[in-house]
Amino acid sequence: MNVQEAMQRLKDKGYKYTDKRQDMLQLFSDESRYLAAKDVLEAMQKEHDGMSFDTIYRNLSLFTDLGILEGTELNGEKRFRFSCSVDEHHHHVICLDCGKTKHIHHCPMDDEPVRSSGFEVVGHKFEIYGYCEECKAPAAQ
Amino acid sequence: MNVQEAMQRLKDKGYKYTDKRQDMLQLFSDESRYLAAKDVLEAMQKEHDGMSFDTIYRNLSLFTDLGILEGTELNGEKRFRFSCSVDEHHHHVICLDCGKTKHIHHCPMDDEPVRSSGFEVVGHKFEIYGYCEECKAPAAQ
DNA sequence: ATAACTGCAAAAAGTTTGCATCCAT
DNA sequence: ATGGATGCAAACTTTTTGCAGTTAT
Repeated sequence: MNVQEAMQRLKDKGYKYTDKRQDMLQLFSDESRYLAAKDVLEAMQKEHDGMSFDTIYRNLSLFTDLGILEGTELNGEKRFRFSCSVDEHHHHVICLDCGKTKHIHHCPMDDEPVRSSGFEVVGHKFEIYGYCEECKAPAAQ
Repeated sequence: MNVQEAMQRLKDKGYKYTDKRQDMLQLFSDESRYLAAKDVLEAMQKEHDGMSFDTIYRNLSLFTDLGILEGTELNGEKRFRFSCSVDEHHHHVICLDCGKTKHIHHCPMDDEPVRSSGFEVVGHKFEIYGYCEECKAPAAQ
């Protein structure tokens, strides 16, 4: 997923392509990591003066519905990143400090114990939390 | 983990063993599934009249700190169940309807891609969401 | 022109906290 | 008696929503 594709998807669905949406998409493109709503607001307010949480949340929600962003939840707050799950099934190692991710190309979902659990599986989360090499030393939790 | 063990752990640490705590522990023992704070409050108010969220939250937090309960987060709300991770490392299939769980005895954490990610790993979440056999038919999302 | 977008203000849901009182030890 | 436990009320955080005005198509 990139800004071009995202823009096209918005247009195709009849949604408008505003400056703020473009800048939000560009932000997620530049920062390929999980951002919280407040991170997005902070970054956006540098360019757009009256920028409010409402718009951030509404667009995060729209983008997620359209498959442009993918979300997760950490410590009670939702975080989003440019969608990359579409390309190939994988999971993330996520830095608890900056939200940076690395991919894990292994899916434990195919295993026998899962299939035989009797549950109708609708989703799953395989996420590993830690500190990336940059955040390891200084922050260390 | 069971009510006896939990009680002992409280005493060892100098915490008091109150009726409400006993009943909370008993609830988690009876219902071996993930409960939200509001589930606990609802159940507790049948026995204890003025029972408030404050006490529920304070005790959920204390029990978790002491390793009596383990928590997860689903749709923006925290859920807890009697701790079972201590016995042996495993993960859960969780029913999105009732919170019932089944264990998955497979840990994808040992895999090479994880070890070589360069992250200092401090935790992970491998959870599978779905509907258990009882909740499958009636609710179906 | 019109349907979507936005900011404002208010509300909502879940959780936490200060304080005075109460109770287990 | 003493320090932990509790209820009350209020605050807090994150997210959502109604409304009226604005903007992209």
